[in-house]
Amino acid sequence: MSTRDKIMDVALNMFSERGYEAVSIRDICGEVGIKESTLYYHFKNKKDILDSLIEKFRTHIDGLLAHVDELTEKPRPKKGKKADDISLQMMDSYMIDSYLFDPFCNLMLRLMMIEQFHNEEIRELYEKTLFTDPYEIQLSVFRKLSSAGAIPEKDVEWIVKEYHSYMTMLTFKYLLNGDLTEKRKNAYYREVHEFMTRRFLA
Amino acid sequence: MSTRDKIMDVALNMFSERGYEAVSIRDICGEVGIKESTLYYHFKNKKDILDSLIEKFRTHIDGLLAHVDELTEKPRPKKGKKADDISLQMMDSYMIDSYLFDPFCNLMLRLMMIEQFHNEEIRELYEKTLFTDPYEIQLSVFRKLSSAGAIPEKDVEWIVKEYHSYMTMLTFKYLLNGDLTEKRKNAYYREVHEFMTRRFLA
DNA sequence: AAATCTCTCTAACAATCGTTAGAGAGGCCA
DNA sequence: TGGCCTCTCTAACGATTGTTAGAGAGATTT
Repeated sequence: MSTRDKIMDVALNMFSERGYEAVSIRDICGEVGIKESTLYYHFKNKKDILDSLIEKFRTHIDGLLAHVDELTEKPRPKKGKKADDISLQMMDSYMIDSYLFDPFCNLMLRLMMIEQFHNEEIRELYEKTLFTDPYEIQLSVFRKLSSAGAIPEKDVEWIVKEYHSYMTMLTFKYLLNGDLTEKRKNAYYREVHEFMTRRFLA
Repeated sequence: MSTRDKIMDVALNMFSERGYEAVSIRDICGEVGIKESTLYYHFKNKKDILDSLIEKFRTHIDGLLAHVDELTEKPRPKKGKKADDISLQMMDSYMIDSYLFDPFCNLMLRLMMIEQFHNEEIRELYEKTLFTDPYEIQLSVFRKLSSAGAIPEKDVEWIVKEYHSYMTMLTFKYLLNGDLTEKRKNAYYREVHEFMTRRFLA
């Protein structure tokens, strides 16, 4: 990993735990193992590190969103049970593994959670990433499931709101709360599975 | 308002926006209009301000929880429609006005949201206040509504989870996101009302 | 071989950080 | 009146903050 990447990696870990202002240049350099002036060779100032992280995150989620579009276009092979099909389709498209569980994304969400209250740019990205985008993806997928006859059309709007609120609550409760441990990941998965079977199998 | 109270008030406003470490003693004193040494007459150090805020919040929510117990004990007068009755009872017991909309509580929730990632005491209080306590209150109220015949008993567990996730999502989306404007409050109320009528009137 | 480019270092800068010693002013009790 | 308590002030402390000038080492290009 390049020095620049190391700096961004260490900075993200520290910013997402203690907040941007609470972390000093010397904290970051100490952990990376370089002198302060070396950091200023790679970044023009402290703010530039934060901006670079945000830019990297924007690019990253743009890629994920494009991938979701592609995934939801392709019809999936039919499963034995309707509920399983819906469940898998949603899990895939929400990309839990490559989004909420992904270390870089997870830490960025924590950082945005901390910094949103005094940084309007971060606040907008935070709202888009955690509320707007997921809702639109979920709406799109449920509409396709409805077209395919898996869900009655008149129920789509309510189902997607129900689903969206449940996933959002679980995200804040398990994935943006304290350390991201295996235990919390498992609790998240268990509740998602419980919701899906209750809602679509019963 | 006493100097001590002014300090706590100003500190809470600053901490909840920029985070504890990012706010300096001089920032607080400048806003209050005192010298730094005066602050140290009222608080033994910076951490003591934070601890005092947490202590005040604990006392505050203990009072609210006691009040909820009292409220949910008393049977409410019957309304014309079942849905209205459920709606009002829930709104009352969740105490939106005196909890989520209350300036002190709202700012404390923001502060806990920021500081939870590197302060275990705050993390536990955050989880209790936003997830554990609300869920238990909601469960208790729905059980009483079920006993009174308003809801079939077998549905209680699912309904309370559905309700809880919806309220939690709305809280993060509208009340713990950017400034707490009238617009956001109204959007929150509108969505709560929409949920209640859809879920219990349809 | 000479010059240039890339990267890291030493060493320091003014500004700001949390905190403290000690003086002074006003009210209350002896 | 004299002594004490409450509250605020002036002035400073060493430590840490973000940032910079400039040198040096190694690789690449001329």
